[in-house]
Amino acid sequence: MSRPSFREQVLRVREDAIVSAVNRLLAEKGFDLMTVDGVAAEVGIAKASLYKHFASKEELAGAAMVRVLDKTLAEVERLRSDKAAAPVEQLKAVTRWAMREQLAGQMPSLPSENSTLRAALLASKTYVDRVMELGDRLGEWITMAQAAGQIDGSLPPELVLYTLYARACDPVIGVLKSTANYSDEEIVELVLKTCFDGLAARGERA
Amino acid sequence: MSRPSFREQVLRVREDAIVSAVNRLLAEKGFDLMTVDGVAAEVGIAKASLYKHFASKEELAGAAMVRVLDKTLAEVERLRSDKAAAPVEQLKAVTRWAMREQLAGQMPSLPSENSTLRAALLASKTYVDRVMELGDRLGEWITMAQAAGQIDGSLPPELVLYTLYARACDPVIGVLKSTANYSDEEIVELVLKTCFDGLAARGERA
DNA sequence: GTCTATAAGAGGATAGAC
DNA sequence: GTCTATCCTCTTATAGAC
Repeated sequence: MSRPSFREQVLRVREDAIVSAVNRLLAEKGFDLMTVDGVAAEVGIAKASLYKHFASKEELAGAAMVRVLDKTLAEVERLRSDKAAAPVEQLKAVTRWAMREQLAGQMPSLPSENSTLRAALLASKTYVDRVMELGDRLGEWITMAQAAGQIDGSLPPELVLYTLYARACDPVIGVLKSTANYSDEEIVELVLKTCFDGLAARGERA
Repeated sequence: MSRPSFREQVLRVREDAIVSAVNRLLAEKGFDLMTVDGVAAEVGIAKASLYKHFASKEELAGAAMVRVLDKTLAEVERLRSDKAAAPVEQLKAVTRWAMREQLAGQMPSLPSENSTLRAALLASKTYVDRVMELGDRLGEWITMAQAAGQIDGSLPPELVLYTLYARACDPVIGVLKSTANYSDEEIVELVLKTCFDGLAARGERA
């Protein structure tokens, strides 16, 4: 309850710099190709010093994921303050946000296959808590949007949730960017449109 | 033009076994986590023998990709024989096929970030040729489907193409499977529905 | 807590006998 | 072309001085 000491503040700043580097490298190369040496080099400290802050590469990734989840939850909270917005618009807004983060090279995407990483993440209470909370928040919007007839009510809510999550690491975004035919905002709107409206033409009938 | 000798046939069979193992491991772990030792072990030969057939790990992956593209092109050709089917149904059919392959652990998905792999693939004429041919075949159906008002004509055809490609490595499929709430066929139809019809409810008006 | 130096091991690729 | 044995680099992680 006492305010943090100077040393603690320095520690915080240092660790924040580390997590930022991890976040960027995770977004750029992914977990497997990211090296601890690379992180140390980007932060500008020795690798051994890194291990004084985080016990393993998996913990580094976990810290970056927690921070990204916190940022996402903050964005969700910000959107929730707009009571007038329809639930489906809230869902679109947070999806836009996630896709912009990916385009900015700020969205780490972890492989779901790597078992050691997965085990480490699931062992982290802070990580699991945030995943659950985000799922709850988005789940509320999804349920409301389905009740209001804005989201297809025949779809399992979990399918809707996972489909939205997947937009944050959609490879289509990177491919479209590499063609250099579209601005970032155009990419966001194109992918968002295919996600919510589908590829099929929307005709006159149901 | 003479028919292959016995030795050549043996070689073919051996290389086919290698590519099968690569294909499976690539689908299971991805390129980065797949090891050449693992491939050798699965085939049941020494690692050095592998290198008599393929010069590098990248070439192994390339061979697997070429084979998968060939299988896809064969499936496309099979579908083309049904002249009565609407183009959009052809696109759905080939997408279903790709998703089933993923569910069966037969769809290798390569990271787009890895530059050495990318360079090796683009240097392979057989690979590039097949990618181009598949793009042409699917592009025809996309254009026809848009002209017929079955696919949203406001979407750039390349966006439609990439969106369909992405279904072959859609992480949503794996997540849904891990929940064990749905059969493989249910997963295929759910993801196909979100892809073509979108998350939003399809109401009465355009 | 930061550093230099190094252990320990995985993994891609090759040498050389057969 | 297949094998065993080995090389060599990269990478995770730690030891130990300051």
